[in-house]
Amino acid sequence: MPELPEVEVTRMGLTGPLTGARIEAVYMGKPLRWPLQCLPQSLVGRTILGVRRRGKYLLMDLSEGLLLWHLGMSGSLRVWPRRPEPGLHDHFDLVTSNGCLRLNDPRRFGAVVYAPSQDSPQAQLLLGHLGVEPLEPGFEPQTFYQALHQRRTAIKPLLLGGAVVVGVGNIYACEALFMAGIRPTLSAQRISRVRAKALHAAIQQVLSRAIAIGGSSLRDFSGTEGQSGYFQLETKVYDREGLPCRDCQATIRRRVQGQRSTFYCPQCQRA
DNA sequence: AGGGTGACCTGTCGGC
DNA sequence: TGCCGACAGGTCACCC
Repeated sequence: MPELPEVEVTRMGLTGPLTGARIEAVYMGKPLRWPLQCLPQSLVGRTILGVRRRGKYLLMDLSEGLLLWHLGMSGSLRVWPRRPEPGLHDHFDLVTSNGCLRLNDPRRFGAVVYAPSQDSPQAQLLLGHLGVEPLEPGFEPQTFYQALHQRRTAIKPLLLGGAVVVGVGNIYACEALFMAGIRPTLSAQRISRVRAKALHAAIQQVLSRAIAIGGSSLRDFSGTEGQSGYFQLETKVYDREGLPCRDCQATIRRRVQGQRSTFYCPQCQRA
């Protein structure tokens, strides 16, 4: 599921209820992608100071240390007034003085990791190599163009990699490339200054729009109150193989790049 | 160093 | 009805 917009929607939903809350208990189910890196009991008594986001990670600052949350492919976080009976795919509960935060994740690619600080090796292992935030001032057209210009890889897998810009996953990479009129297989270094600028704008536009309407709910994702997102209703190419392009009526195609499906319009994306 | 591949895990869907 | 393969929003460790 969760690309930047879904993680950001989740972050916004957690900030109100959890800021200032005190951790009262921790329950862990089946193992997630990485070990917690601390004794669950040691978190009890700490206060949640706030929730930030870095790429697709949620950073929960505690009165001592922080928790890094990742939703993997199928995770979602929800706040319950009281802790419900755990279901089959509920793998982590943080019971606080202001509700129970529960991670539901059928595929268990998600993770909750404790780190003593953001600069610690535990945190840097996960965050250290990440590219710039697409919705912050550090993401600007000129440096984006330069970064693309020195990579030979196809643009689509490069966007997914997160080394240049973070948070753009499979849905939004396909959509942004459509908006910019760029063929997903085009080598990054062959993208012109003008097209790079268009792609830069498209990435910001598609992510902002998705956040505004609650993200994409394909299979598993829902917000912190269980609500659905609506971006999947307005995708131009993602998951639309064989359907007519909404702009030109040409048939949307699917191909595989780096073992991931890429959707594109052969007519609109010629650059 | 960059770029490609396999692995992790579970559920769902389409075809035979 | 049942089985089997393909595929799903991510990312890391490993090869050349």
